[in-house]
Amino acid sequence: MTEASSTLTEALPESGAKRRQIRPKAERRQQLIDATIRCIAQHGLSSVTMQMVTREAGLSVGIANLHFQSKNNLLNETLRFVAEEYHGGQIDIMEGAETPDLGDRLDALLDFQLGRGVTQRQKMSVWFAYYGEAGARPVYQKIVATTDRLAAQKLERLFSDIIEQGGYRDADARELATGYSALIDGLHLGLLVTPRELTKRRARAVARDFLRRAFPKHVR
Amino acid sequence: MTEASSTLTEALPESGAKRRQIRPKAERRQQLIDATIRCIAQHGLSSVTMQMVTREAGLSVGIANLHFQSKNNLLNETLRFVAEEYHGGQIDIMEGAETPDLGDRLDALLDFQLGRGVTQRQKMSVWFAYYGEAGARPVYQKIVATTDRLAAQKLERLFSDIIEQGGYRDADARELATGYSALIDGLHLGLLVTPRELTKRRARAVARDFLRRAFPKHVR
DNA sequence: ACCCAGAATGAATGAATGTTCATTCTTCGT
DNA sequence: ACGAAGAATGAACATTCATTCATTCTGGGT
Repeated sequence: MTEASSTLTEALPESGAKRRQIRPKAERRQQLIDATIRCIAQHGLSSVTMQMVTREAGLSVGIANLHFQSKNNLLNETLRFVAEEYHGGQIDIMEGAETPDLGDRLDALLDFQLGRGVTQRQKMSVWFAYYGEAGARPVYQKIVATTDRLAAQKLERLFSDIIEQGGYRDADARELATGYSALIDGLHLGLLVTPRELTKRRARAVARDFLRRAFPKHVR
Repeated sequence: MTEASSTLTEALPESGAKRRQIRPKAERRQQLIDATIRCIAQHGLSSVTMQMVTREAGLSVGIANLHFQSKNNLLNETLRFVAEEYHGGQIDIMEGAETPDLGDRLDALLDFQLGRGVTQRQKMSVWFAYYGEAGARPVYQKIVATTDRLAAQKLERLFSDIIEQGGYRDADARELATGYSALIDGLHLGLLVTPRELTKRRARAVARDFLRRAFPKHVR
């Protein structure tokens, strides 16, 4: 409970106790970002208010402006956190020193992208909430673009290695990487908007099918 | 200029003239929906205000509430319009009585989904603006789900016909349809958020590549 | 030519929200 | 034990926005 990492499950009623606590800046920042993620997932980006976020975090409104200066800044930092977490996770897997077999690495990547539990759904909500506004807000585009480009390069490199290893004909790494990324994004969207139609299980199968058609020797 | 269909390019300064005009209800509604689309594309869903929309439409604020009762309702109807236009267009092509060759029909579908000019970009913005909020607003899910399901069925049917005609092995129409839809959504997202990285040309190539791998005899 | 149903207007209203800051409280070094 | 640095609080303020409605205006029917 004292760790600074994101738990996304707190906001307990604090059992009546209201004793004011002083904590380091980094911890409060993370606490507020986590609360923001929960609020966006539950109420939608456009409905999020500072009162809502700080109540969710179990803190006062003043503290948010103390650590983030403004609501806009808090939202920007929240997006940055989610983007880095998601892309960072992918990159770790793709570099994957601990997984020498390239097929296994694809599996691990797919697991990361379409696996996980409820938490993942919250992150997805945040992801697309910002995407929805990105067309009108260059700031968001910039925040995502940085990490996004790096992840895209790593994926292209992984595909490139696989193509070479498998001796696949008619396979362009760049094109396939773009397609696979888009497919994953689209599946996330489906899981979010029409969870009834698209189960996580089926989303996995679809993504795996894409990989199987491209790299039949590596994906079963 | 008198047609009721969406132009999305009006909002002229009206050349100084401010004469009040009385027009039928349906026309005003469309005028306001078009203005809403432009506003969402330019400023983002969360920044749209009634003043903004009505100014863009060259009308007064009262008129919006007269025809739509509330801002929420206006936003709902705008989503419904965009959803029906997009899905309707797809469905028309897929039923495609005037295009007997199934390969050509695939081409036409792809052209519709990734073609068009600036207008299309505005629609995309709107599309994802709502998707971003859909996780928190069942209303949006419901509006989209209706037309979405129908389009999905038609696509599955088209793929099914193609599979039969081509005698493709290891091809599941349902799975491929889900994958193709997700891919297109993901490409739209890429075009919207990182237009620098993903050109429309490349998006087309990626989508075509997907179809070519699935239906090599039909797509060149 | 005239009238009136109802379309259109926009100033006024009240509710909601981001931000500020005077004040209170906690902790840590001495 | 004590005091100061600064973390935390939340009532107050200013602004923005959706909604209302008294009033004005338009155009078709008689």
